[in-house]
Amino acid sequence: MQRLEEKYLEKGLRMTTARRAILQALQASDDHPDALTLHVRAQAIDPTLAQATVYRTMRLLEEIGLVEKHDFGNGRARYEEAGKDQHDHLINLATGEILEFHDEALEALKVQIADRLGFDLKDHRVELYGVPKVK
Amino acid sequence: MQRLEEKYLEKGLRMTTARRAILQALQASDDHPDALTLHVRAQAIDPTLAQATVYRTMRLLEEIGLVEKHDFGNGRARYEEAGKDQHDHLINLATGEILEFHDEALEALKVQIADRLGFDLKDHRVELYGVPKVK
DNA sequence: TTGAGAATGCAACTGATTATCATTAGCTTT
DNA sequence: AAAGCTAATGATAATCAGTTGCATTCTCAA
Repeated sequence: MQRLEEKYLEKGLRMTTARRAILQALQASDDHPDALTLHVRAQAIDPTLAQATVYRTMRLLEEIGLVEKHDFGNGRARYEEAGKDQHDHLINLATGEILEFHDEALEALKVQIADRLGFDLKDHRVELYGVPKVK
Repeated sequence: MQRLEEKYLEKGLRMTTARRAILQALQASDDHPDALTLHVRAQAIDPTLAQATVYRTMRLLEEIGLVEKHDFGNGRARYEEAGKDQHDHLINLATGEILEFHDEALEALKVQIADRLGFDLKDHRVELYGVPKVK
């Protein structure tokens, strides 16, 4: 329930009204909101919250590893809580909706390919863009 | 040698000094230049070339399918000649260098995963970020 | 060679994100 | 609980990649 807020406190950082509102808004989101969307949602909790603070806080949260930042190519960065599970994304081109999926074979293949090229895999990005099958 | 320029002409579009310079600069590039880099390179051929024209032309070239636009997450779009071969990218985090690789199993897996989720794969992005193995 | 329409250069303008800075608010110490 | 130090905030200006408006220049077909 309060997982995110607890994790945040464990980092020993100052808890403020603004950050609590953002963390709560983020926790309540099951999609991949961008900074502006998050601003709107968090303002429902703290109406005085400024955009600049959202941007600053998201950067902080990313730095301390609490959130993951994605760029699905629409110009705006999108966020999601980090470490919930390991997954990649499939973007529905017809609706813009983002689906998460996990595939063991794919995970293994990524590591294997990087290794073959002489690299230790540090990060990766797999995004599939598709349209619903008509069948 | 003139492949790109020829392909461009086949599209029946107007050939101008600016576009010729950009196409030549692109052809001579074996990396993944961004618009600003391309501007510098093309200015060596046409010193009066403006940035706006590079942006406009890259958009055009992408639309007609002559170049592929990538976003490796540094804020600037990067370009490469399209259709040379099918490949994905591995970014060397230590140097920023971009390697290209091709893996049949990976290609097949992408299609398979999208299919399993009920989608026809239209596009995809696989980027591996790694550091050289010390071994 | 000429003229219509497309392309260009320049500069102003976006839209997302970051920096500045004066003010406010957490947290620690008394 | 009050005080003080410092980090965080809000408001706004600045930045950065990319786009657009517009007057001028250039392509290319007739």
